[in-house]
Amino acid sequence: MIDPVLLRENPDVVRASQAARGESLEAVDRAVEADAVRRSAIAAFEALRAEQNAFGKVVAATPKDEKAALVAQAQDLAARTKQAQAAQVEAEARFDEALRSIGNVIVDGVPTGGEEDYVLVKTVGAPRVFDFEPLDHLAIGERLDAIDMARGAKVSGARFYFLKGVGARLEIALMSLALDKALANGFIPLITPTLVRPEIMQGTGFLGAHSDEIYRLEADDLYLTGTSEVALAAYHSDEILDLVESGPLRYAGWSTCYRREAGAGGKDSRGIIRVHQFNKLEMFVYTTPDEAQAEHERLLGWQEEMIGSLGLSYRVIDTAAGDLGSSAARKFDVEAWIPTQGTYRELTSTSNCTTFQARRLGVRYRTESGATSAVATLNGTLATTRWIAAILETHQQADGSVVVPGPLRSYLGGLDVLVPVR
RNA sequence: GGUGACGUGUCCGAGCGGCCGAAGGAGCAUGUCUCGAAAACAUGUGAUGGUUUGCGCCAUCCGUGGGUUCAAAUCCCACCGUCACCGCCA
Repeated sequence: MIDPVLLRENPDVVRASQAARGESLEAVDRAVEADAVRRSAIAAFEALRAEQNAFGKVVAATPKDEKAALVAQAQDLAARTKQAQAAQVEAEARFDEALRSIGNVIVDGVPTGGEEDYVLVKTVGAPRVFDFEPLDHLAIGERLDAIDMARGAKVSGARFYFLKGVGARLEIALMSLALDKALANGFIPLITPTLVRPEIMQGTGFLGAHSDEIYRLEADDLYLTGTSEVALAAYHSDEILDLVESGPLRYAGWSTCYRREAGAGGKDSRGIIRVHQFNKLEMFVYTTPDEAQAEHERLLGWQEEMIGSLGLSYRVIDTAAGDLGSSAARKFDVEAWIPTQGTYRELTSTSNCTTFQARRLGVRYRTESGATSAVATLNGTLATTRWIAAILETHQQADGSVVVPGPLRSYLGGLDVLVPVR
């Protein structure tokens, strides 16, 4: 939810943001107007209510035998007040709806346009050149007896899989490496619920454009989360945080993630690139709005360090406004080179949601002057199951073995090469 | 799944349908005292929205949402949650 004060005082800033996203400018005008209607409705109701309150005191002070006449008068006033209140509730609802239809105001510098209009921030490391025909990650994984898609399909259907042996160990190693990285940077580990109530899903903004991506448990009216961001964002909902004295709150969420991949059709049907269930270590930060941009750079930095340390070549892109989720004001993706696809694929994503998400969830902090104000929230991936694909493909050898990147070895009991079993 | 008890401010904890944003404690802040601290004493100490140049004023909020009433923290209903016991259980 955008800041209503910004909308009222600087609607042009909001219009410019909507334009960059390729979204409705008319929504801004509607919201501005709804705000005016809302405020006059509030004033009208409150005037009546004040009158009613004052009258109530008179009634209370009147001797019992004289009350009847006054009560008759009060009934009329009560009816009018009730009507004005209904009008106010209606006006609030309209304004709220209009406000929610507007996406977060983008950060200055975010490229205008859609999915294709990203800006390449940098490219790090050259794609590996092979002197043999590289196998794709699933072929490698099968020879290592590390990935079993067939049995995944037998048990659960398409896009499900078993990670087995070194495959299972590799994922745990990756997650543990990421957790240690997070710990070293002051993050608090949090293993989150993966089933959440509807209002939490709504509040975190995931029931909007992506609602058909989400699994829902009808019998219990709960949703399976596609990322621990949902639980992490809602963790401090309706709380007032101390960020000024204690600094930013950084959480490292460890969870399994579930996605329906409804619109994916036949895309990435092979292997573990796009699956219904995977694990992820997610960074999530609550900080002050003026620190948000610097924190965003830090999150990106930690992601790059992780990917770089695993010997992957990658590039960083600054996502265009039209390709941002409604909550994000800016988003950077780090994409790693996938040799058999001849392209870069997203391994991490980090979003600066400024105060948008926090405003909807009621997460505030105490400013130096003692007032309360919406916090800024940021999130970013630090490891996911998908990384295994990039690692296997990048570090494969002609004989089908895979060299384990240095940082992962201690998490694999010193294992430095994964050897094929067939 | 069943039965029972309960949900009030940062915390504990009172609260007759009207004078209750809410007693009393604790905590916290400031001041007096002190060389300094502790103690003691005094004062202050919620959020949201509207309005105002400003001081301020007004409205709303006692788990959530409805209802009854001129008037609800207080009465009624539903839901959510917590605790206890019983049952069941990977």
